Amino acid sequence: MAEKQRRKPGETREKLMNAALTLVGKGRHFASLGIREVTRQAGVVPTSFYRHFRNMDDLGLQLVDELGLVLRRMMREARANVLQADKLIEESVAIFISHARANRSFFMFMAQGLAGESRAVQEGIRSEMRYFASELANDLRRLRLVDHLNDQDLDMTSDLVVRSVAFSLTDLLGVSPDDDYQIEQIRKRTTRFLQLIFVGAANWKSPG
Amino acid sequence: MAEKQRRKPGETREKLMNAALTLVGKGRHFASLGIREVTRQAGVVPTSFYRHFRNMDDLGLQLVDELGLVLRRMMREARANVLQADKLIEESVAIFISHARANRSFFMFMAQGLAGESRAVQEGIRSEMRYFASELANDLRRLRLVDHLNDQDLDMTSDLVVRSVAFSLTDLLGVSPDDDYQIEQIRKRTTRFLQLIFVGAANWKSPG
DNA sequence: CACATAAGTGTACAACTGTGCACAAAGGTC
DNA sequence: GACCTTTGTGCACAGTTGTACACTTATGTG
Repeated sequence: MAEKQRRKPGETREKLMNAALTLVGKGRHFASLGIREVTRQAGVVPTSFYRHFRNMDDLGLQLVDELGLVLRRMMREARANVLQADKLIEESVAIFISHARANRSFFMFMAQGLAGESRAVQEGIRSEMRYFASELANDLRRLRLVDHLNDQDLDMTSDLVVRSVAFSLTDLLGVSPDDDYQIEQIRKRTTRFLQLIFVGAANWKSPG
Repeated sequence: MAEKQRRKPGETREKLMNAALTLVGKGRHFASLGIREVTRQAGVVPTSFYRHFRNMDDLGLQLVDELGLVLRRMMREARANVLQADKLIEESVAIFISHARANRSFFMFMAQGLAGESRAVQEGIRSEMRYFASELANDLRRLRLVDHLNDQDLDMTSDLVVRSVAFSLTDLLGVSPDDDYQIEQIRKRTTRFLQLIFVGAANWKSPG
């Protein structure tokens, strides 16, 4: 069993990932972070970095994995809380916003990574979004809210929903986390976006 | 008239801006560019930089201004070519894609800037998008395609359209500029996104 | 044409960067 | 308890960075 022998460790590893995340949360762009900077923030000697990551891109990739966990937690909570279908959109957007607030740095990293420097990180985040969209499509299918849509159109709708929400991230991260008024505005707007999309889906007729 | 006394010059200035753009086009992230790197690419001595820009953020801001011009050119072309309303969406998306191709670096800079490091650049790009959306709303009003929408709902629709297209940028910039097949896929998908949104707008009833 | 101002160059330096290497302290396995 | 592997440290070094300063060259104005 020479597979996973990191039994206790991963302490510094975690410190480094948190350090990078912290710097991102402070407004720095991930692409501009250096190894020394991150290790300094983590309170570790620079060469320690190489014990866990090959370079900053590698660290970024591992952050994407953790981001996946955060997103999955969010999805689980949404599924648990959205009981009646009529408040589906409001509830989901509210949950999204609350998670984005609680994990601000993570979501900043996500927003940055979409147009980031590392192709691999970019692809990783995009893949997380695809997964998210496909799960959303499954839920919609299960709830039978959009029965008239074929699979392809349902996928398109889910994709558009996820994108719209993701774009709202940019708005959300642009305002102070304490600015309740602005956040409320963003929540309302995002909600209306999704409502508009669903009205479109409800009246959609597949071409042909 | 001591206003604009840069009569002939601005040569190096332009070289520097193009250099930054070129580097971004090569896959680098703007936030990770340094003064020396840019001047090197421009074939200019490092200290020359300060004759034109205070720092990299300043250069970024000036790039946003130029980006505005690019966007306005695109808008003009779209208005000139979209004669009959039935092909409005297809035509507009096609024009967008062709401009994104022709000015790849510029649009990369735009996509990066939305979640970039400089708050000012971020705000600048966002402002360009708002302007774009408001112009789109005007056009839609003029074409009387969505007469039943009040101003606020029309603004929302335009905003969502612009965002969806902007997000497609991320897709577009993620594939090779020569990959015609993938680009065609993105074109089709973006088109359907917009169609879905417009179906939503056509059936939208303002709440209340 | 003289001259002020702007644009561009060269040199210099202290600070910081990534990373290689040798060693020290843990931790688990026999 | 001997031993190996992983994790963390200290030191070193060459390369790069931003920027200050003093200089040369161009350029448009009186």
